[in-house]
Amino acid sequence: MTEERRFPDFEQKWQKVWAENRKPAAGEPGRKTDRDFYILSMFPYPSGRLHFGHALPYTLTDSIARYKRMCGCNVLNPMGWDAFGLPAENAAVEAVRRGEKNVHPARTTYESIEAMRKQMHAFGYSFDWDREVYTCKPDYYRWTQWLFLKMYEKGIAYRKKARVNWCPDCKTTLANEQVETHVKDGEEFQACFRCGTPVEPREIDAWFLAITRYADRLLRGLDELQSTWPELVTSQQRNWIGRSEGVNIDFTIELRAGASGSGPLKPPGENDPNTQREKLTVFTTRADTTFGVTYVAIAPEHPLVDRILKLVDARTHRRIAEFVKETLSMTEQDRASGDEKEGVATGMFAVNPLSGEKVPVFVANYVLMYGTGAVMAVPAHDERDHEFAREYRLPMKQVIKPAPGSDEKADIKQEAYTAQGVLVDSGPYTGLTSAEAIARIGADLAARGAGGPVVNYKLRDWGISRQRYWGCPIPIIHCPACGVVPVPEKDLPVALPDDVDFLPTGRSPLTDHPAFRSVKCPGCGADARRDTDTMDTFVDSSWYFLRYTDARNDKAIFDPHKAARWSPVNLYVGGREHAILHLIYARFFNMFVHDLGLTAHNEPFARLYAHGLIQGESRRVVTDEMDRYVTEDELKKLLDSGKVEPGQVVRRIEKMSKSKLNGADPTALVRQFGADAVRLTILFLGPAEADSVWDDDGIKGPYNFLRRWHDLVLSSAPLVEDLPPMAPGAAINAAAKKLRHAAHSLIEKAVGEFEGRFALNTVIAKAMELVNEIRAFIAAENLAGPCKGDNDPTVPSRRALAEAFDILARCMAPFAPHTAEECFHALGGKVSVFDAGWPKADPAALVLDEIELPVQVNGKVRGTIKLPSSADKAAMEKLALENENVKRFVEGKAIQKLIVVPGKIINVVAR
RNA sequence: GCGGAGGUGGCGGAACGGCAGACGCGCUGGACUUAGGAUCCAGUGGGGAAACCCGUGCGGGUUCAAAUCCCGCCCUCCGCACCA
Repeated sequence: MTEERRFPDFEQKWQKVWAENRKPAAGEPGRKTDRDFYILSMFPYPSGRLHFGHALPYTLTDSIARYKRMCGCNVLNPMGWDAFGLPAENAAVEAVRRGEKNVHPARTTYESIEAMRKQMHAFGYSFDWDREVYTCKPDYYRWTQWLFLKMYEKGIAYRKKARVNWCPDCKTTLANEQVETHVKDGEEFQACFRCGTPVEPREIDAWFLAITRYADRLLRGLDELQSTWPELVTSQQRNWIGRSEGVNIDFTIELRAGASGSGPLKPPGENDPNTQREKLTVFTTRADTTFGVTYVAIAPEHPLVDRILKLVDARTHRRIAEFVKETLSMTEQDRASGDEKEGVATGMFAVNPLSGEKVPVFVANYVLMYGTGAVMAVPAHDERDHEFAREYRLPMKQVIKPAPGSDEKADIKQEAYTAQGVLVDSGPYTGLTSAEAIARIGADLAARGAGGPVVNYKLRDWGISRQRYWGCPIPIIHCPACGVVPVPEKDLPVALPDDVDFLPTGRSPLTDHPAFRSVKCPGCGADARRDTDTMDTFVDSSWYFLRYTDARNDKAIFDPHKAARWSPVNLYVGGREHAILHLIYARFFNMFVHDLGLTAHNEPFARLYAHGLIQGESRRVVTDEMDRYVTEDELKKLLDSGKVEPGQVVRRIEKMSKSKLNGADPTALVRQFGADAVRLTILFLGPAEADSVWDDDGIKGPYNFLRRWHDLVLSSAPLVEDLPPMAPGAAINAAAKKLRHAAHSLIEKAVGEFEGRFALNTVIAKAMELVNEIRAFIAAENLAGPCKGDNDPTVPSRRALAEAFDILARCMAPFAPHTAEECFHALGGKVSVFDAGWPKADPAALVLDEIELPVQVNGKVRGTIKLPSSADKAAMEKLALENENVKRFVEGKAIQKLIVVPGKIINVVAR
């Protein structure tokens, strides 16, 4: 779309005026009221370029924030930068490798921030820049470190050697949440969420945050959010936390020297002098199947494996050791996605505490270090055990049969019967239902001290150590004498040094910075070393919403009274990709801060709005010579030249990305069409929670609308200048009433959406209708030239027109702030449209004098009738039955029923 | 397999028990123009000359009335997935 006119040319003018007159949110300490509104969009990583992934949420929140301010609310709508992180470091690494000088992640980061802030200004976003935070600045990360120390104090932050996911490309570890399942050539593998490289397991000393201690609270908190957070997010979090209720059962394992896993599995005789008895606890959700146990399987990581290895014969030792080594060379997730269930018999036996039976113990790859890392295997009633038992020809024993009256069949030779039912062959529990048996067995075991009911979670503790440079240093000192020593609070922040060789080696870059690394132990004064890992950047972003409430505080993380003024965030807007990661971490941090007594709320975000993705159409050309993505222009050339047939082009809707050449640049569009047109287009695309596809032509509608509105204002301004008051008793005509109706319904519609589900596309549509109405009205009323004084008969119409323009400008101000301001002033506005306040709908204007009603005969519309909106039922019925077409369809039939829904419809039921 | 979202004109989408397709794009015709890829006006779900008929993934049901509610399927997208 080309455009010769320079429209609009007033956006920068208003941006300047607003910048000078901006009133910041009043964040003084005090109690939060209904008029205080904290709206927040997830802060961006400073990539240097504002894309649609930013423009959509920021446009949405800016519109809502502007609306709320016009309603008289005290609105907090801050912006900041999630500024630590690998992309900047990786870019710097690349630049160094290219031979560039003066390269530093800090530099790229700050340059990116400058560029993006400029782009945000061009959009007219009204953020509270005086509260801007950068997670990479010491005045911010000082408090990230402070939180870490508090967590250390409370035992939430702890250090352990653990098998972690390692990304060989990023050369750092990843949290469980940061590992994704990818598929390539039909093979599933676990990959880094950032770069897609397959991850490897690594044994490493690392810091963990005990988020699992909050598992139950995180889960229960979701109930509170049920109606204000998308189901999509709460259900994913529930799933991720993965609470399961079950029973721990203590088997007794008989550890026997010289045991062999080869040959037939025969339990040792009684009173074997070489036997040590030990507890082997298994976790099960199906305690009702305990009499069906035919073997016990333990995870390769299980602590007993080492004990067993020391006892078994040489051959068994070799087999187990090899098997464990091989299994552990895979990540846990890769092991899970492998289709073969494998295991090795240990030659040891375990005693079932309920049945007294002795069953063999296996090490098996399908058993995870979850629960107790050991399971009782019931092939008859568990698919996995069934598969394993079939593979290794282990016995199966049915102990559950379908409940009486159920038409299910249980053929355990074919497949496991996993449904609940009634117990058989289960000693004293025979005849009980599964549910009864689970409860009874749990209670009995607890009474005997051999286990009992427990709750397990899938959620794991959060590993936060990262072996990279551009992150928040961990405020810990390792002293040869004192061990792990926290940095004293007064020494915070532990500053990240600038002069670091950050080329990745697999070792933390800070390790090779002697001045940083060497330190005296704060406890004993001995030579010690700092922890040289940095924190996962998700730590930085887990509490920034609290810092905004008191962003310039250099004495404390924030003033609890100021936080109380704003917390919780009324509306948090962000992408669905954060459904688990950021949103569970942030909830966890908020709960922790709450426990420190610093905030009143358990949950940080009262309402969550998950916006969709703006995608682009990609064009991929696949021929014998090439297989790659092309731009639209390039494609056109290829097609015109005949080098490519239309059949060789694959068009797909995909997430916008550089490599797919399907991204549109919102800032370029702002330059071409103006910020308001782009803002409107983004919101007009559809409801913001849905994914949508960007099409450059889509800007035409909103752009034309803005231009037509503005043109109309300029050409009509004389019509509504200096209007005298309405003469007493003067009435407005039907057309003017219709216009008022359109204008006041726009107010109603906008309020409904801003206070409801944010389907702002329908508000914009309504505004477009109003512009169309205004145009039609001016034409129909023959209004021309200025008003001719008090006795001009067109005064009522002119007043209605002026009112419509006024309402239009004020209702559109949140969406298209520049155009609204310009139009408002062109029509004589003396203050900013944003100070004019939100218009109030006149209930009288919302009622039409005359309405049209459809009349149905047997559910099909056969005519419409016009009648005064005040008409009573009897009048409606009369008119309906007098309608010629209705008569035609009723003729010869008896009217059985007459349904009259006032204001909606009339249905004549005739047979 | 489990969980979530969705399926409406040529397209984006409205309507969440009451005239299906608001609004916009595109398209068709017209006006103005040296010109139109600008602007304005009119039309635009399909079929039919019309009266009308048919239409919201498919099949049932409830109702005077169903895109909307209920039951049973199909398809698409997203997330999780050996968690015992």
